[in-house]
Parts: sequence; structure tokens; C-alpha cells
Amino acid sequence: MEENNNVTKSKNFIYELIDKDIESNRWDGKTICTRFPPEPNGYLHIGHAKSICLNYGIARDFMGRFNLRFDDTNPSKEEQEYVDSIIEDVRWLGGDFEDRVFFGSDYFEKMYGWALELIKKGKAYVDDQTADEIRQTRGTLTEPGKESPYRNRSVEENLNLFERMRNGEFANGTKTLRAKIDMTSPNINLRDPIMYRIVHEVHHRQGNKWCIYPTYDWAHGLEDSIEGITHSICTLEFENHRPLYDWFLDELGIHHPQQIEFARLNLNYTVMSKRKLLQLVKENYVDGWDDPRMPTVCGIRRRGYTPQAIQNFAEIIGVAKRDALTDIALLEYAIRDDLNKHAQRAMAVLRPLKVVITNYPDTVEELDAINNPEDTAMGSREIPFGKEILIEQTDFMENPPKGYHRLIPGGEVRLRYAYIIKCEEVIKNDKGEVVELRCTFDPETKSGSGTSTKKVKGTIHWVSAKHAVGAEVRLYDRLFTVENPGAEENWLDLINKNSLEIISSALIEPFLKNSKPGERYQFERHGYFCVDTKYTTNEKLVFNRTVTLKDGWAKK
RNA sequence: UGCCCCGUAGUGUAAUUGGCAACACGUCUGACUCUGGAUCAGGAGACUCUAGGUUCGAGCCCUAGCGGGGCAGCCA
Repeated sequence: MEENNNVTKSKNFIYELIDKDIESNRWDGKTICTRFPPEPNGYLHIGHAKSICLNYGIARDFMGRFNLRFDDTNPSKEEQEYVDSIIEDVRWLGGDFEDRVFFGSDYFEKMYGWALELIKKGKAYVDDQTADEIRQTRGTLTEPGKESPYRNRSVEENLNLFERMRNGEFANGTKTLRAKIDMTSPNINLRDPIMYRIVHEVHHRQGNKWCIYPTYDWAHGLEDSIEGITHSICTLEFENHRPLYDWFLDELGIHHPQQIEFARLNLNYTVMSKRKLLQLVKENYVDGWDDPRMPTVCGIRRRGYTPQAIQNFAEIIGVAKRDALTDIALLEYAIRDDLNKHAQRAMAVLRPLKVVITNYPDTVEELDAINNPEDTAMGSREIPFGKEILIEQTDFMENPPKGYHRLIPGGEVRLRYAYIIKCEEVIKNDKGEVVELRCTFDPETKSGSGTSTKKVKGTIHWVSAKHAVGAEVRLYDRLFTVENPGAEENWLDLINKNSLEIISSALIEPFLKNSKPGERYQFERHGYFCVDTKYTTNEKLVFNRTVTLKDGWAKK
């Protein structure tokens, strides 16, 4: 990941906080250390990407360290498949954790020891109440809770019971280990929170080694502490948990990271919750987690986004504590900005219209075309040109509106990198549809020859009929029809039925025949496209439209 | 009804920590252009949620209210 010089970086509140910590030598010279702590129960999405960029960026900017740590404390929800995809996605995004992939479950033994310590201090106890009883005695938002009848067991009894919990003597749900804090606290998280529950289930890494599992609140701070994390950054919903995070660490007297909360990313016209994303996949509203319309990291990767664009996006949107709904236009800007500078240009005709140049000889001419006007180092290529070509259907209009400056009957237009042609005749079928244009070309107007003073308003793209290669092109639109579908009860009804349009017989420039899955191009005047990694075969090229070009004309 | 957090152009963030509200995107206008892209130049758009208070001076501090979000899993 590189520092982006284009963006004037104003410090967010987290950077300022860390600055102060360093100034006051709060960490006693210790290396600044952050982490990304996903639970391996789903695929990463663009919201996680924001967090990864933030955490990795801090480590990078403060000459610190960034860990990837799986918070795998719940055996019933977690799977190896998710671990693998998460590692791949974090790497791809540029979050460089080097060799530091950690698992919370690897710290279970140590956590167990700390739990014994709290029991011995009289700060934790085994509760025999059922889940139902615990809920009922927790109180409500406005009423205090009631203390458990088991709250004042002796240390010995607690030690004995807790050991037997570990040994598997009790059934799921029959006992828990609870922190002894304050059942009357206005912060419900402090009303004797549960530290361990009994779960007789196979863990994706630990197998059958454990049947008691630590809860998030108990485990998370310990994991951070073990790894020497200095700044434990999480989302806003954990704000009320911070007093508990602090309580455990203070009682244990171990390394105590600073928890900091920030607002998670929300993007308009999509959903971001894991549950909803899962549902879209499971109920086949989309074609898997990596469907290019999905906001998942694998989805936007397949769509053609670059890590650099996502990093820049993260930089652009910044970090704050108020929840927001970010306009997708900011993301689209980031990818256009990146691809404009780096993507090879090509011509592709999505909906072809045959054009015969009646005064052109029956020969083939090779024309010189620039690969990227933004980067001359990318060189140029040759494009075959002949008597018969295909242009975009929308680049010809029989009855054009005012301001239209492409081809019209009797009008002239430039063929990019070729000649200016004039439309002499329009040929229609029985149904009155335009099926062919007869044009003449002006040999004096060859691109780059400098022999013509003729000016035309429009330049259109084309491919040679004899040489063009067929391809499938997939055009994507927003997945939902409303800005914030996640807020709606009937969000599934708000899916955009036209979010995918498959054009099965587009025609592309010959050199693209050899393009490889994952390669990105700009199809001139259309947008940026990426060779699909899923459906492209040796026989068939499939392109995904990453994003359109800005179109000042279409808006009017 | 309790506790915690947050309210700044359409969107996302700034404001040297109490000193003329700025940047990016978007939008509009013009220039340029063999991509209606890019680039360049310029414009519009904000009573900083409201009402009090402190102060020479408040987006920033205090009080009250209003609005938004979060919390009553043996999820994270």
C-alpha cells in the first residue's frame, strides 16, 4: 500500500489520539500496533475494507505493526472456508500483516488461566441459572437487574465448578461463568456479563479440545493484550462495551490497549449486513459471494476494482464517529481515477450496426492507435481497417435531437484513429429498422496525417467486420432501487431487476482476443471493463463493466 | 422512562483546538480535445439542529431542548 500524495490528508480523530499518546509516551516507547479482527463467519465487504485500510494505514504511518487475527470464539458459526477467503482478501487489499495471522482460539488456555485468576479474586462466579433466568434477572433499560442466587459462592466452589465445566461434565446452557460487577449498572453490559458458556461443538481449529467458549467481551481485550495491540479500533456499537473491555484488563493488570470506536461504512443502493448479504447469496438473488454486483471484496474485485482504488476511496471518505450513508459516486470516482491512468484503451462495439464504406478499396489497412493517452509509455498498437466496419447503433440517429453530434443521414463523423466518413444512404429492413449504412470516406482525413483541415464535431469508435472478435459483455447497474434498502422491511422487493444486462454478441478489437482473466481495459466511450475470472473460457471471452465513463451528454 | 455516542453545502470529511467555515466527490458554466472521457479555468451551493449562556469573539466551551444512532444474545 502506498501513501497517496494526491489526497490532502487531514488527520482523523484517531490519528490525533495516537499523536497525543506518542507525545505523552503513553506506551513507553512500545511499537504502535493495530489489528483487523474478523470473525470467520462470512465474506469480507467494502465496509471491512475501510477498517483494514484504517488499521493497516495507522501501522504504516506510525511505523508500527498490523496483525490479522481471527476472532473465532464461537464454534457454531465459523468455518475454514471463511478463513481462507478473508486471508486472501486482506492481502489483496494491501493490508500487509506479513506472517502475523493469529487466531483468538489459540489463546484459549491463557484466557482460561486468567479466568481462574478472576475467580480467585472473587471477581467471577459460576452461575447455574438458565439463559431465560439470566435474561429475566438482567433488568431492563430502565430497571436494574437482580443478583443471581449463585453470585456469592465460595472461591473453592467456583473453582471446582468451572473446572468441571471445562471437563465437559455439564450440558449446554446449564452453567456459565460470569464476571461479578454490578447488577444495577445503568450500562447493561456491566450487569455481570457472561465470560464463558458451555458449547459442546467441534471448533474449526480446536476440534473437541474445548467445550467452554469465551464470549466476545471477555476474549477480545485479552487477545488484544496478548498481541501487544496499542489501539484496538472497532465500530460504534462496541462503544458501550468499552467500560467492560477496560474492567477486565484492569482487574487482570495486564497490557491495556486503547479501544477506539468509529462509524462503519454504509454505501447507498446496496446492503452491507452480513446477514442480508448471506441471504442474497443463499436465495440466489445474486450469483454467489463474488457476484460483481455485491459489495463484497471478492465481488468488487471480480467487477474490476483495484486495491489502490479502494485504498484511495478509504482515504477520501475519512473516519468519524457519526453514522453516514456514503454516496457510491465517491467509490466510482476512485476507480475511474485509477483506471484512467492505468487502463489500456481499446474499441468495442456492444450493439453493432454495419457500415459499408463504398469508396474504400477491398484492402486492409493497419492504423496506429494510442494505448493510453494519459501514459505515453504504454505505447501504441495497430488496428485493422477495411471496407466494412461495425459502429455502435446509438452512434447513428435518423432524427437526432439538438446537440447530437454523431452520425446522421448526410452528416459526417470521424472514425477514431481512421477517417472521416459521410453517411450517404440508410438501409432498413421490413420492420423499418436501420440495418446498414452506406458511407463514403475522405482519404485526406486519415488520423495523424495532418493533411486535412476538415473538422467534425463527433468521433466514434468502430471495429473491422472482417477482424473483430466476438465477446460477451456484462453491464451492471446498482443492485437496489432505493438509497438505503437495508432500512426497509421489504428490502428484497427493492432489488433492481435490471442490475445485470448480458450482451452476448459484442464485437471487440482483435488484439483483445488474447486478454487474460482479470485484465482491465477501457473500452473507449463506454467505460472500464475487466475480463471475468469466473465465466471466461478458451472459447468465450466475458467482460464485466466495472464502471461507465462519465457521460456529459447522457445527462442532458 | 435509563445509559452511551453523534448532529457542519446534495454526499463524505476539515477547521491551526475560542479567531474570516475549508477540501474532495457531485452539480453548473466556459476553454481545450480525434474518447460527449481526461485535463484546465471559473460558478452555485452552509443562518455549522434549536434556544439560551460564557466571551471582545463560539462550528468548537456550558445548560436545556430537538433530531439521529446504539444497548436488555450463553452473537460479534
